[in-house]
Amino acid sequence: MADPTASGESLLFLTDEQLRKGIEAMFFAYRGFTADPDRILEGMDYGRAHHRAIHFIHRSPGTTVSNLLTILGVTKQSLNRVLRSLIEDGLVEARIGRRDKRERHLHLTQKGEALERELSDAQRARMRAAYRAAGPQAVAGFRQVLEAMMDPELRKQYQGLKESGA
Amino acid sequence: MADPTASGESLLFLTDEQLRKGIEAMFFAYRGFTADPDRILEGMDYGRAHHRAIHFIHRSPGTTVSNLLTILGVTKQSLNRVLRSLIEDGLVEARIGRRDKRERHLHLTQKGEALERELSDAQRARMRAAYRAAGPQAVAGFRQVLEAMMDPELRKQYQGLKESGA
DNA sequence: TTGGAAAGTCAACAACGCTGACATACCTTT
DNA sequence: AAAGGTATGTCAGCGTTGTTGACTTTCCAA
Repeated sequence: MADPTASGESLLFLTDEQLRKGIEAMFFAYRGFTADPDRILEGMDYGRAHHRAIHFIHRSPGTTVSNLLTILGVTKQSLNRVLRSLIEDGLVEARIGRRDKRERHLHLTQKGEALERELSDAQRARMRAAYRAAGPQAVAGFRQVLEAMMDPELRKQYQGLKESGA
Repeated sequence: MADPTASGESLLFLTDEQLRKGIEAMFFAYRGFTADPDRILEGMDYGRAHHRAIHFIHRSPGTTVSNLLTILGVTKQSLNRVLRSLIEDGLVEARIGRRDKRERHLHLTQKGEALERELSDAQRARMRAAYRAAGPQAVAGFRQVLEAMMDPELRKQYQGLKESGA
């Protein structure tokens, strides 16, 4: 396993022990990452699935159900249940497509935008604190590793979103 | 909180847009992070909860159910269901405590160790590839940001595990 | 006009959270 | 030693959100 030609430094990161620590860091950090929105949503009839739908509808207003399915990676039956409750409660509006009337273009209502803001404010606050504590260089590394960890198709989704936002 | 002495660079990272990208990076990366073990476990009667139990029992052999509860952050009833199936299937052995007969000390059997290895090999392979692609400096930043993102109590758990492994 | 894509419904099921009720073991107090 | 409270773990049942399968309706395009 030891490669005498490589700089010791770079190989040190690839011990099973280092990798295990990275795995556990992902596990614990993701718990923190979702903790604040989870707290806000508990008590409402909503959960993480609703949060995700709200996030990506806010992110790409007018997106179709199909688009959302691709991004979220769930079945339409599962997403449909979530969307139905959001629409019934007046957080999301589904507009029938002009060109293609089969499509439903999804938008947040004012009420939906309000909840989105509450959720993302909480999540951004934690992210901001973590970024500040770690510093700019750490943030760049954080993003690099996360991107490398994605499945190639998911990475395209992510990068597509990244650009469409600019 | 604005610190006029900080370099402009560090503040640039704190735009809502940057934070949103970080949030979505966590979302997509976590999907990748769990994808390989999920694939291995589908078809067995097991899921992510079983994976987590197996991971931490392997990590700390002889740990009690209570310890595991604290680390995993679920109810004992939920964990119990998972442990019961693992014990029935001969992957985990629960030994009654000597001093305190209420306690169950958990160990992986050979069969359990085999599955643990299969799962963690897959997860480590992805982690290793991501680490290699991003480089040592990025990895350090990755770990710093993740650690800063944890809840304080979870961070203690994480750090405790880190040390006990050394 | 026929074929297929998009959207949605209904039904059933699995994984994994949760609460409540309970049994057993231990410890402290009397 | 007996009594009561705390800690540990088990069993039963429920809710959310994921899954598959079968089906209908609507519409565009060949």
